[in-house]
Amino acid sequence: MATLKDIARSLDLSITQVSRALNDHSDVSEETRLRVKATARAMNYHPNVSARKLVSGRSGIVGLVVPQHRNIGQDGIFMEVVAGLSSQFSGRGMQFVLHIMAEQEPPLPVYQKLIGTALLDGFVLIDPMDRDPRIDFLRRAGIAFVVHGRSGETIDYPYFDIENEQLAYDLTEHLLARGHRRIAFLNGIAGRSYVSRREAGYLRALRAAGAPHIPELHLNGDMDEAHGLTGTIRLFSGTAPRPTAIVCGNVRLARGAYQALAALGLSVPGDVSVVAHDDELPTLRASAFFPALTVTRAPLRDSWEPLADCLAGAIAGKPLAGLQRLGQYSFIERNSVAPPAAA
Amino acid sequence: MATLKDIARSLDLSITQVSRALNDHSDVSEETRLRVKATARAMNYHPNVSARKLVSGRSGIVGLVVPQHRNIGQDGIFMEVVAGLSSQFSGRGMQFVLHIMAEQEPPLPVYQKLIGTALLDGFVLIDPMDRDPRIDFLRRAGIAFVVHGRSGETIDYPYFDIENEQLAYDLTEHLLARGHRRIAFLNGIAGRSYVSRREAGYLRALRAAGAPHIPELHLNGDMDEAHGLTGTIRLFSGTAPRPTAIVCGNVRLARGAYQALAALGLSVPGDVSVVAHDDELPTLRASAFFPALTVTRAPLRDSWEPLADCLAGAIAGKPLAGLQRLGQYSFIERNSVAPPAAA
DNA sequence: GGACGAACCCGAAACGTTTCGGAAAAGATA
DNA sequence: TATCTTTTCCGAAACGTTTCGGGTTCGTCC
Repeated sequence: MATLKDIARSLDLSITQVSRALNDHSDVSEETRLRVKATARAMNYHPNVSARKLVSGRSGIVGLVVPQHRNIGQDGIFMEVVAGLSSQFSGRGMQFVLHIMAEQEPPLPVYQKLIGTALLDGFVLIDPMDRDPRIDFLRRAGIAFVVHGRSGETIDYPYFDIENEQLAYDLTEHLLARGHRRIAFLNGIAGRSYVSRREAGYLRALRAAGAPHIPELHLNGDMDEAHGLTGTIRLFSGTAPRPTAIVCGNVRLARGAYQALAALGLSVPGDVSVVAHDDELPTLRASAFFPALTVTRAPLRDSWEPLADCLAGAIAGKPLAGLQRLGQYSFIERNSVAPPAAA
Repeated sequence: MATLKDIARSLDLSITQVSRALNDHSDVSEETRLRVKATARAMNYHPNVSARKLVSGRSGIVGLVVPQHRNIGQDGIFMEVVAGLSSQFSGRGMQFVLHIMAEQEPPLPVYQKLIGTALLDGFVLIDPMDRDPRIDFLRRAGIAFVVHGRSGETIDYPYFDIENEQLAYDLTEHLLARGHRRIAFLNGIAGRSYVSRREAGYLRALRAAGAPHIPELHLNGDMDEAHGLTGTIRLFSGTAPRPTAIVCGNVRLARGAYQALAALGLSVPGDVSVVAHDDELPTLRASAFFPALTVTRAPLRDSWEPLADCLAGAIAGKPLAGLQRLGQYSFIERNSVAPPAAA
């Protein structure tokens, strides 16, 4: 391994000057800078990360901590996250460390330990809960982080998020505008921050239209096909009034709903209208539904670049203002919505 | 962050002695060792990885480099690898770094660069090709590594592998023993080391039984359901003599084969016998096939522990003999094999 | 009582980098 | 000529750890 010393010796310069040349400091002549960079490349020099971290506090390594979930990797979503973030950071010359916790391990000590070893520059936090304790913890620890989503009262940290409240409002409002009043919502697992935001948007739309809020029509659970199916069956087999439309938290839930409705002998959109939010996960396409699914669309894969940007910015000490970003979503109308059948 | 200096000061000891106490060196009294360890825990001390790496060359970080494959994460297999290795290394107090390369990026410079930054203690190599250049490269670089599989002439490196040659022999031989002569093999992508080993076992079994080798019956390709289906269709629609039995490289291929056979109006095992190797991937169970699938069984998930063991051993400088391990497989006879129908 | 060994301990150097404080040389200003 | 700037450079310290080569006690053995 070539070191600064080797370069310095071969150019008859001091180690200091070589370091400054490589890091584009001001007080090194243009000529020296070029000579240094040329020989560094020639000698195949790569700065020793440990040495750099020791003195400057920067290693260029960021981490993601996730629990070993039972269905981790069942759906391709986690892979999407890992591959997306990893390649984004690689592209910035940074390293991405994945740390998988044991199933029921409490997360805070894990972060504590990782911070203790002074290896990482920062963390990416995904799947924040309402008032997520990790956020307070990392803030207190004084280490950089970025959240995929928002959580808590005071949002004084870097994040990338989409307007979950608004998109749930839009989906619900779209149905209300066509005359639906009994609108079900197949939402995600309660406690997740984005799930609560979406619930809020759903309720706001109902309230604005003066439609009744029927608690039995709001279901929380895994966002997979199985729960879309069982949830829909439940919606139509209970004592509560049957919905005429369903808002689904993602396309997988919608797929389950379609199957359940088919099994129940109900047609889409003739008997029941269905809308969903579409993360554009690779395995399932909303446009390939029959009838094609009306959605709000915000590809998950568009998250990794801003997340990496924000974390890199936070580590570099940039001001917070530029590190809080919102992704756009679009409303795509297809063929899964019609006015409610005359009761 | 508490450092050695803090502990030393609070116990009125030298930094040296504290370091030796924590690392269980010989010349520190039992009493001191306990006192030191107690206060280290109390002060929430974690050794600074960078400092340690700088002087001792050990960071406790290992890496896995994978190309951003088009269907990465489609099947759960990659996630299985990442989660398995990550939790194994976490359990050993080590860190696991995942580095995803761009699709067509040449791998050697990536390893070069990672080695150059002197951060990692070693690598896990998966999916080795025949005569994989990465092995030579890492060997020459003098960095520790472990291979999931074996490749090349001289196997003088740590590995964990299963007897791919023998299991392909066993599967083929099982069919030959029941009278089959025209046996097809749906194998993986050519060039992969384990694919070549299995091909060798298949050919050895044919040769030993004096059965003809019909090149058209040996198919290479992706090991997924789609290729199982199209491959099987091809086997039965060409000009070559039709097989009476199929050996599948994994259960996914077998699933595709079952579907194709059903579509062709052929029954298993009445018209065609099917056997496969079963990695026990989480999504698909060989026992749930109808008829239940006869397999050689070697759960992929049993690989991560020995792989981590071997790499940790290699880093610790243990002798090679204990770092070359073979996994066992078992032969599980179910209902997918019968004698060939009288032609 | 001197030599020896065992048990326990410590100072200092080293790893490769960044950065602080200053210094030399050259040109500009007085 | 003396002083001040600007440009370009350098020595030395620091980060937190491991490890080398010692050192000091204390008891034991001749």
